[in-house]
Amino acid sequence: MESQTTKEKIVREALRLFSQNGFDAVSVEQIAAAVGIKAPSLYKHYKSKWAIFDAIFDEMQRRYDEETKSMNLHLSNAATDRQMFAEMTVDKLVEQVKALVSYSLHDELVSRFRRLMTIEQFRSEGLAALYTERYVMRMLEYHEALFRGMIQAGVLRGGDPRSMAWQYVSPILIFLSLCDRQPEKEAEVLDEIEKHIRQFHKIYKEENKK
Amino acid sequence: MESQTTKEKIVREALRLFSQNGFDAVSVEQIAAAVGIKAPSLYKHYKSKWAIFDAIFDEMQRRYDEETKSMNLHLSNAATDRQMFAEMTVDKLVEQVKALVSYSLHDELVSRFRRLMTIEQFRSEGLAALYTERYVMRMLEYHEALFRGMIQAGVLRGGDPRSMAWQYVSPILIFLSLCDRQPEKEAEVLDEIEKHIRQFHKIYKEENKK
DNA sequence: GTCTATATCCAGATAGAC
DNA sequence: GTCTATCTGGATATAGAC
Repeated sequence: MESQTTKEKIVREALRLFSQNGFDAVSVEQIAAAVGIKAPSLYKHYKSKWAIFDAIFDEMQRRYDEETKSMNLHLSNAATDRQMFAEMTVDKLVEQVKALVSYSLHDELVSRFRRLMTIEQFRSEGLAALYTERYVMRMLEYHEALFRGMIQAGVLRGGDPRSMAWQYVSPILIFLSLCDRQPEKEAEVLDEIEKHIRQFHKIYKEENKK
Repeated sequence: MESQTTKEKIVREALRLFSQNGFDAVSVEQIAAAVGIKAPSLYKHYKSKWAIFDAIFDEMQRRYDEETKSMNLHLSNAATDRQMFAEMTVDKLVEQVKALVSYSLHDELVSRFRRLMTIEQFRSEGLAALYTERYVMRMLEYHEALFRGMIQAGVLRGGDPRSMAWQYVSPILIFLSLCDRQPEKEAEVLDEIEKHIRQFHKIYKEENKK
């Protein structure tokens, strides 16, 4: 792991600070101090405070595109491999969600950026659309495709995969936002989420068909 | 309808402005201009900008307490009147949600205050707890009690009422936050929500018991 | 690329006349 | 209760030496 350049440190520390109280509440001097330089030095790396904000978004967009690529790869592989859907048990779903939630909550950049987006989402229509795309629609559509495959594979009983995806995904999203706000509740609500997934699976698994 | 005092107008306009980009992005001069006075005059009504912020919360707390009182009244009446649970059909649920969502989205104070809370929720543990209580737990617990009553009345099949409440309530909360961000999507997502409720009811109604 | 010194601006808030 | 004039502090950003 090579060490960070000053330019990278600025983005990292700015994200950390912005994700607490938002863009306006943080001064360039605070960012510079966190990096270990004086405010004017910072302007050799970025031409304005807003340029730092933009750089955060550029960096997170790069990561997002990578993840999306591998997610699409995963699903389209699964689509040609019915066996993968057939083997998607409730334990695998629980495991998948725990991995996702754990990553989302504890990855420094991911969780801080989500908080920043939550704070700044109303500033422009572009930010609003970005939020919906990244934190709602992507997860919804991924699970819609997953459940459609599971229905076709005979693992889940028939139904509207989109409504099923809403019912499955929404509690997880609410859980994430709850932990962003109150990290001390993580264990408590994680327990509720496992119950949710098992309840969801119990309700929709093929054996319960009427 | 009596006209507003200047003091009330300040709270109202401050909430409108704060709910766009947050507390820091709004100047006292902007608030004063919206009210139709100069900034220094405003200090005859509130001793600081933060005092205006606090006044918003006091006013909304008052309304919240009133609503909670009538909600509790409603539920405890229902508890002694099994008939009310028995008559809770899917159409009544749809109607109830449409009324709630419509009110939450279009009531000026309610929707603006929710946006403000969304922006400012990370500023203190108190605000975080307030957000969770008002926008998550109250609705969850109300529906948990509702579903428990419906199960006992034989309208819904047995199951964990809390998990059921999470599955029912979360998509509605996600929908609200989506419309706060992108009001133009209201019709589109309202449609998904009705599908969600009908799907939920179909899955849980007593006749589908295996 | 970092620093000190500084320009410039605008915010929150006060004083005091009317 | 409203105004004009003003204070004071802190913010973004620049100039220019090292």
